[in-house]
Amino acid sequence: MDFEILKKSQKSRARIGILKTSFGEVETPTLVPVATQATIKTLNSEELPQTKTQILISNTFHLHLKPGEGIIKKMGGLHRFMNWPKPIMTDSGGFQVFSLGFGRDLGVGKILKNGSLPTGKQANSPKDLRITSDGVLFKSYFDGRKIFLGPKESIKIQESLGADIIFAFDECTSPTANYEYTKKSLAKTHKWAKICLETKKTKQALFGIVQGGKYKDLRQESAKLIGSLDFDGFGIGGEFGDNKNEMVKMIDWVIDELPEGKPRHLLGIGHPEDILKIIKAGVDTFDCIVPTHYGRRGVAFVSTGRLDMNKSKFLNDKNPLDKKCDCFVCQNYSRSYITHLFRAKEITGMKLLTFHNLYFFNSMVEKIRKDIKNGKI
RNA sequence: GAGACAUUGGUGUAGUAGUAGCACAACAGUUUGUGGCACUGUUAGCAGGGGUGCAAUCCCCCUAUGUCUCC
Repeated sequence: MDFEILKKSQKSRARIGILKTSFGEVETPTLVPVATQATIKTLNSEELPQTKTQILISNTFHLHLKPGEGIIKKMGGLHRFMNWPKPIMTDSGGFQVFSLGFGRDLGVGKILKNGSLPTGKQANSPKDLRITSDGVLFKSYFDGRKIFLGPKESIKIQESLGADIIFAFDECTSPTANYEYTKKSLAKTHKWAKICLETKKTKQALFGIVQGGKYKDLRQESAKLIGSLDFDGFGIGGEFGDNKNEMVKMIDWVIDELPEGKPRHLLGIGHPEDILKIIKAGVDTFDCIVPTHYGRRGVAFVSTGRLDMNKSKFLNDKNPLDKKCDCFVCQNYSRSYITHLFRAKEITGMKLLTFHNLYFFNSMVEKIRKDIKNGKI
């Protein structure tokens, strides 16, 4: 993998660039849609380029459980397995340490809502998995089998899967973690980062991940250390504080500590209102489940905000989802029809919204790239 | 014409002489490196009339409606 920066903004840390992989090039900044189980749910690989999607991120933990990396390797690797001849990332499984651990126990996401659980609320260890200094012992959610994932295991699995860009195995900490817990966790993430670098034998690009929670000194310590290692790029992960206003501040803490010439990926962030801010903060790529996950729940993202297509009022609405959108869904289908599909629980409704949402998000980022190029951002 | 049984939110159903529960639907929210087309909350009901009881959705009578059986 090679990364070329085409232009740096004079007005912010934003930049446009090209990620070059053996499966093609990616214009940055870009959204990386989430294909956890080697699919963007409801869409097939031929439809995806029509949403302007350039690159996907799939998941080590979930593909290890099913079908198993051995199967995927035998089938020729992820690209051939899912018939996606463009770049792919794989996440390391580090997020599942949080989402299947404290996140699940406490019912929290990685950004706390104002007035919800305070820091320090979590136990020392999650209920269903054990975090040790070598890795994490998971319990499989479909057959109860014990699954051990550490830095070596994650890298070996990711080598078998064969994505272009792979991530170091980390512990994504919870927004309920206190300073002491976060500091100890960070030491593990840093130790694992070095093991990941030593383990990898392929020429896949390996990205290190900055952690440190909501604590400035830990974030900066992490960015300095991870940034000094021989990674091909960097992820910024973990929790993003007690409300969204803190998120950009936390990106600011770390971004100047990372080598400027290498790509920066923001893990798991990307509501429409976040996108411009994170790109201005210097983020090149970011993955987010929002366009696809919300789409399957009936939420359409449009130029005027969000529409809940489950609402009966849309049954009488002949308009497209978004008059300003030129995706094939907006060219051909009414809000009325899409709402009918959702209320009738027809899977085509989920497909149409997934398609539109990805097109909408990708178009938004495309516009931002243009604005950076023209010096507007 | 006679008899039996039934009637509980919009729908389908529990249940009890003392605060009527559930599911679906409706409505309103939530969802940021995706275990779970999920989660949370709200609205809304004892067919009608009379009687017995401290108290009736429940027991009794009448009416209405429905299902079944008999003539």
